[in-house]
Amino acid sequence: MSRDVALTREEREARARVAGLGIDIEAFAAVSNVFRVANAVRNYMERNLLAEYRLSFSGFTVLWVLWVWGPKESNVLAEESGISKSTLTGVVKTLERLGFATRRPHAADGRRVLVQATDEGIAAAREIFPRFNALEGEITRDLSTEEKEELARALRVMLHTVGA
Amino acid sequence: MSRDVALTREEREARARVAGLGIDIEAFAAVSNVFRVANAVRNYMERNLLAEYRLSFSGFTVLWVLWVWGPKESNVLAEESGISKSTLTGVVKTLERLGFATRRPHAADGRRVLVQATDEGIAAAREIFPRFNALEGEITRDLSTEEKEELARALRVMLHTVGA
DNA sequence: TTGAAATCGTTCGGTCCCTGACGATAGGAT
DNA sequence: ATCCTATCGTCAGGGACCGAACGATTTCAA
Repeated sequence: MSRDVALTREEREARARVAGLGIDIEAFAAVSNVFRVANAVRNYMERNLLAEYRLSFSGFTVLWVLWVWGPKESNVLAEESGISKSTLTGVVKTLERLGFATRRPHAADGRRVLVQATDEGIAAAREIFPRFNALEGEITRDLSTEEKEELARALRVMLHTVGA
Repeated sequence: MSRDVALTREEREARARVAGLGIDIEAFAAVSNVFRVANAVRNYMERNLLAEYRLSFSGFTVLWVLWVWGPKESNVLAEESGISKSTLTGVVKTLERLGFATRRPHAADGRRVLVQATDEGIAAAREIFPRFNALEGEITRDLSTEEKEELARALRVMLHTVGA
């Protein structure tokens, strides 16, 4: 079942160096490749799609959350976007500058702020997301449907283990 | 074979919202989970291990490269570490401040700089890496050896496709 | 009712990270 | 010998990113 895919040069060399140190090679390979792919794909998306809209990866993530779930308290928005509250403050500022989002005080609770996508923000998200997904398709084109599902499933297991 | 792992709440809700938009769900699930895991694990490592040495994730990556491959030109070091040349300048500065690395002019070429781990840097790397690997093992403990290999293989295929 | 504790979003200080521009050095061509 | 071009590492500028500290507001208990 397992098709033959060569280790990357980095992997081959790294393995040679840590041989005999009692290292868990399978865990090492799995985790380090997650980082490699995340990095590569993030850069790929920013360069080939997001730059066109002057959006960072995080900016797009936040906009996507806003589009899909509607207005959100900063609190929750940060959590859903996988960044800290303080980072979100900056990202939302950028989104405001781009005209993609606005801030609105909470009606009942003076401490809270509701962040909301503008019409332009919605339009941008609606335009970007299918293109983003098309690139996701390209990036995974050499994996079968079943392999993609297995990949997602394995990652979900790790997510569960690490408690995220 | 495929054990039952529930979709995350985010995944369930997101799918509901994009249903009927002609979205490639498998590619979406695979790629977005790569980001989720990378983020979660990065934070996990920084908090539970790297902070103890005042190292960022990138700082550790660079130190690891230096440990495994020996002195490197900035050029190559940046490439191997997955960051840009200019970012490397900053990271190496931090490493120098921590006493983990030094800069040395190239004997023959006045433009080049050789970056090298100090003895303390080597000692730190030697101490950190097995602990790092142990955490990698914990994070993937609910995956069988075969599943870890399949995961790494699928990621390698993506890496190849995206040309990294 | 009023004071203490919890919670909210922001700010601050520091690092990371990128692109683009730069000065310095190297190497090839005439 | 001297340009022209390529390549090197660094800096500047701007955004992303975090934890900690902060003021404002709310909530709860006495």
